[in-house]
Amino acid sequence: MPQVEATDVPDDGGSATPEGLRRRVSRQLSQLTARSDRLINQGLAQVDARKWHYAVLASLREYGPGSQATLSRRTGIYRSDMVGVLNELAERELVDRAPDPDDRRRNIVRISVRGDRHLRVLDTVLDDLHDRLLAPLSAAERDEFLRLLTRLLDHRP
Amino acid sequence: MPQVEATDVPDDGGSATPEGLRRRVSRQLSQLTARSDRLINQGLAQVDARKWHYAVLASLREYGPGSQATLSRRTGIYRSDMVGVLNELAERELVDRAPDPDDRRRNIVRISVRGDRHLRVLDTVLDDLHDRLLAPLSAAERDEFLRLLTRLLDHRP
DNA sequence: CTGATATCAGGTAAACTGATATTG
DNA sequence: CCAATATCAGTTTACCTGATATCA
Repeated sequence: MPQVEATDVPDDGGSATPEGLRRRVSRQLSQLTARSDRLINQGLAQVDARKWHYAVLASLREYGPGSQATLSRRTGIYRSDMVGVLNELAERELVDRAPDPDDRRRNIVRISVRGDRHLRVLDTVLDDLHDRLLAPLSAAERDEFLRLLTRLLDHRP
Repeated sequence: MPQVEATDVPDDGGSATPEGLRRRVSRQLSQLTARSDRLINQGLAQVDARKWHYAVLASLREYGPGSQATLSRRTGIYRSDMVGVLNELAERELVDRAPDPDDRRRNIVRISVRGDRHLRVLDTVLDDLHDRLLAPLSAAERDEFLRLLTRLLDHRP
């Protein structure tokens, strides 16, 4: 009778993955992102925020006000999902949304004073979460990792 | 009247992201994974497969047969989702699923001859897709990237 | 007419929670 | 009684595809 259970690997989560699978970057990416998203979502939930909130607010701080379509392009959030995000942000009075007098198709979205204050909180929260996520890497390795990530993302397929 | 539109960045997809956002590894990870998943899903769909199929089949090849719970631990697929994956694989006759005579709670899942053949197809498909995904990186950089990913994943938070 | 804009109504897939019946 | 297993039902979130009314 054949050995039914191969050497049973202890359940330490993801690190028991077979070598063949480990070689697959796509798989490692998925799993790390899952963990990262979980961490970030939990952390941001503590301050009543989501990761899209940060993306929009940070974009507004950096580039200034813009239409929803512009924000969508800047942040990578789908135009169709942007409405919902802005509704949440406007609900919390973190942004102001007003029709553009010069182009009545558009809304002009601005970060509010309150939004700016909130954004600074999110900055420190995210700094902390990233420290935890990247804990196993040295500062140089973190830079290298970010550099490689960015190189991959900048390449338009 | 204030300048409403800040220097409008050309819409080249994701690379117009503000510097502050770019610094956030979690964000880069999410975006790269989204692209990766899209690529992999599309590629695997061409051969009537999904990425979980590969995970399970590769795990069976590497570690041999196992119960569903064991497979779940090996691959990182949730126990609750494993049933569906195995249903699809059994439908395609890529695995055999039979009750364990020694422990009647369990099913023993084995890769079939056909499954083994299919897995080799998936190997070449995935090799090709990964080449495309990692195109911007040199061989050394790919290794480094995988090494860093693995280090991050191996760290249990 | 063309294109862009904001919005809405969906669709799929992954990750995750919880309950249950069966068995060890 | 407690723990594990397979299964089912269901939630949330991200990503993505349309369609539509409005307006430049």
